[in-house]
Amino acid sequence: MALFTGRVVNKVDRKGRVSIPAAFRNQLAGQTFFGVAVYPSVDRSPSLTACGVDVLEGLGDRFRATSPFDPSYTDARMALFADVQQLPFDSDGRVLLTADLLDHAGITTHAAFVGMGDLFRIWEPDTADAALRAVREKSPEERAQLELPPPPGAGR
Amino acid sequence: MALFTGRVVNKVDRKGRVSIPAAFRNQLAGQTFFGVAVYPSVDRSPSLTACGVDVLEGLGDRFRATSPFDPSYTDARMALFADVQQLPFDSDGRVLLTADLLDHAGITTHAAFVGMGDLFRIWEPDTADAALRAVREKSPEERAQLELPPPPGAGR
DNA sequence: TGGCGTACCATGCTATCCCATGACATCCCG
DNA sequence: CGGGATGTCATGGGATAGCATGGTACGCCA
Repeated sequence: MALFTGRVVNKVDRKGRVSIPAAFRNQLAGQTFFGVAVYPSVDRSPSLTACGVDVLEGLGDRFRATSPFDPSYTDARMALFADVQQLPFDSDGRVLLTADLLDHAGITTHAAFVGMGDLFRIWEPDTADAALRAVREKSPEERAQLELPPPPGAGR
Repeated sequence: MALFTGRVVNKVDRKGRVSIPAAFRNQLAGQTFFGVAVYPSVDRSPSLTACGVDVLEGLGDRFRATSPFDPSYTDARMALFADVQQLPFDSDGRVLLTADLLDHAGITTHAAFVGMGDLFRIWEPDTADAALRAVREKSPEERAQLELPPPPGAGR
C-alpha cells in the first residue's frame, strides 16, 4: 500500500504541469488508473489533498451496492466525488493541475508535496512551511497526544 | 468500473445536443450500450441523474430473479424504469437531451456535469453551483458524518 | 413533398504525447 | 578513496491527436 512521507518542492510550468515526486509516484505504481486523485482539502486549509484512485474506487464500490435511486446518499455522493479531479500522469510522471486547484491552493510557480501517510498534500511552499511549523511548535507533550485513529480490531 | 468525479460545464446547442465530458464518456467504454441512462433525479432536485446502462442492468437482474407474475414488484418496476431514457452517443460522443429532460432541469444553453461516483448528475450550471455550495459549506465535522453505505461484509 | 430527426463532416482549441536537456545521485572501477 | 560513467529525475518546448462545438446533407415518416 502507498505510504507517502517527506516534503518536496517542484516547479509548476507555464502550462500548469508539475512533476509528482518520484518517491510518491512509485507508491502509486500498479494501480488501475495511473495517476492521482486530487481535491481541495476538506478542512478549508489552502491546500490540495491527493491519494491514489484506488481509495476512491473502494468508496465507489460501496455506493455501487446501493440503489441508484436511493436519495439517502445523494449528499455524500456529491460531497465525496464532485470536487475530486482524477489527474493522469503523462509519460514523464507529471500531472496537469487545473486552474481551480491552483487557485484554491494559491499555487503559482512552485508546489510543495507533503507526505501524510496514505495521503499527501500539495501546497504553495511558504504556506506549507507555515502549516508545518505550527505542528512542529507544539510541545512534545502536545505532539504525543495528537489524536490517532484506533488500531484495527479495537473495541467499539 | 465507472468512477465519475469532478465538475464540467458544456454547451447545449440549438438542437439539444450536448457533449458528455470525455472523462465521463471514457468511463463508459466497453458497455453493452454505448450511451447513458438518464432520468429525472428522484429527490425532486431540478437535476438529471445519469449512469451507464450496466447499473440498470444490475437492477434488472434482480427483478429477473423474481416471478414476472409476482405483483409485489409491479410498482417498483414502474417507478424505477418508466422515467429512464437510454440516450446513445452520436459519433462525436454527444447525446440528445429530450425536451422533457431539459425542462425538468431548467437547462437552456449550458449543462453542468457533476461526478457522483458510480453516477453523475446534469444540472443547469448555476443551480449546480448552489447545490454544491450547500454541501461544501457544511463543516468538516458534518461532512465526516454524512450517511455512507455500509462497508461490504458489514453486519446486517 | 415537406418537416423533422439523425448521421456525417469541418473547425479551432487544448491537452497529451514525445523528445531534448541538464542536474543529481549512485555505482563501479581504478 | 577519488574520479568518471550511468541512470533516474525534473523541466522545457514543439508536434499531434482528441475534444467540444457548429454546421450541412441525407433519409424517413407523415
